[in-house]
Amino acid sequence: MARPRSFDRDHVLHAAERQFRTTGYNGTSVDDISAATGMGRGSLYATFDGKHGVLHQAMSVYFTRLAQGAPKALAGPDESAMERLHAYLLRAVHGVPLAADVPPAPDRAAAACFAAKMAMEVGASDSEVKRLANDCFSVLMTAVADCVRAAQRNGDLDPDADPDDLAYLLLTIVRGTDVVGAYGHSPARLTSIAESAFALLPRPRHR
Amino acid sequence: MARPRSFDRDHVLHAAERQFRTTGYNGTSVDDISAATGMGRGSLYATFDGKHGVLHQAMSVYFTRLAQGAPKALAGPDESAMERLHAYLLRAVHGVPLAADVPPAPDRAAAACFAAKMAMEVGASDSEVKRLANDCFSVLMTAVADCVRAAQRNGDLDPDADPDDLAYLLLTIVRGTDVVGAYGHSPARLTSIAESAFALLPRPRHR
DNA sequence: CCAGTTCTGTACTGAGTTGTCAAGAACGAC
DNA sequence: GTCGTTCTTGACAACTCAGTACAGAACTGG
Repeated sequence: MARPRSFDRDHVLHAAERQFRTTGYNGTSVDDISAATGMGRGSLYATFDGKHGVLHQAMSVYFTRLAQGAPKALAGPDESAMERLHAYLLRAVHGVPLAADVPPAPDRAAAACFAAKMAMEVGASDSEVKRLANDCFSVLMTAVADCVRAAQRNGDLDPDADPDDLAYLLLTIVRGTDVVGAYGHSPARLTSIAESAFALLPRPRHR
Repeated sequence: MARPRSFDRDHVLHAAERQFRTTGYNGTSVDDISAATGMGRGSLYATFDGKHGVLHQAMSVYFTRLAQGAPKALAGPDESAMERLHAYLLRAVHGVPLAADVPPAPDRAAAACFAAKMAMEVGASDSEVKRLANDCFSVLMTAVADCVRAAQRNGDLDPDADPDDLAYLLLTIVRGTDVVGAYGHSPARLTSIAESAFALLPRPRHR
């Protein structure tokens, strides 16, 4: 018995994420968010409690998307675990996160992991951002480590290697790819890096 | 026959760099820079042409420092090339750049490569920043690749591996370490990542 | 059709920011 | 000591921004 919302929450937060990605947190004003989302200032404040709130909630839905997409993309039969790891590394080149419904980024600089980018910019002064970014990292960690274990079970990776250590390293490489991509290096170069990383994964000792 | 400057240019730019590191480019006002450097607004504008100029010139001296320090830290006899690569990876954990006179960062978030951090934040909209960051990357690339070649000559690394590819990968890992560090992970964890990376470097085929 | 409730749009305020300007300070030449 | 040049300081005007307040719109139950 009241006026209904005229916007879709997730849609708005997604548009805000795009804006934050391209211009950074401190580089976007509330008016920018307003323009990007089509929401008026008043509604923004009433619904999300200002810039802080928009960022936190945008990161929260980003996390949810990751939490759904990452396991789906990296889980599967042991036989194809290596292929999935390979695909994950290559996908990082174009900055496409693991979630399916994320549109390709307009330019490479905005392609980096949203959580990582925000953590780099304001994580030091906003502990909530740091926490949310860490949650994103954890979700990916678990999915990648599980995939590594699957590859080990299938005899594609050295069973003596610590799967968690390997997963950490792989994620570090993926995050590093974001940075190198921000320098403006070509996708071909980034692909080459990803392939090198994949090639160096420890294979089982020659029987 | 005129009033002499009362400040040291490099000293000022170094203080500005520290400020940009901790609060980001868009997160620091000209007054912040003024307070951090001890220079008045007027002098800042007259000398550096505002925030843009301060950032560009601060990055420029950062580049100079890197261009001097990186070859020094990574060059040397072939016999100890592997040790130097190892040390380089471990040093990345604490975010200490290759230059000697850079003080240890106050917190890990500010420890990341200055050039990389600025490129991530404003590289998309400021091509000069992108260019300067790329120069920094190139200098490191050359130094690391040379060190890889030295290790190959000494028989510590697989001579069939492409030294440039390997150097790109190593730098990607170092940059990724910066990001993972920004999440708040412990130095122990970062050290573990660096050690894993070092352990995976391709050794020569068993003779 | 009306009343009640919730949402939306806009105008406003106070704080913070940028870039400029003019007056004064420090020095060397003469 | 005086003058000209260059640097420094502090103040100032224009602007932007975050956050708030209020009036009106949209909708539903009765």
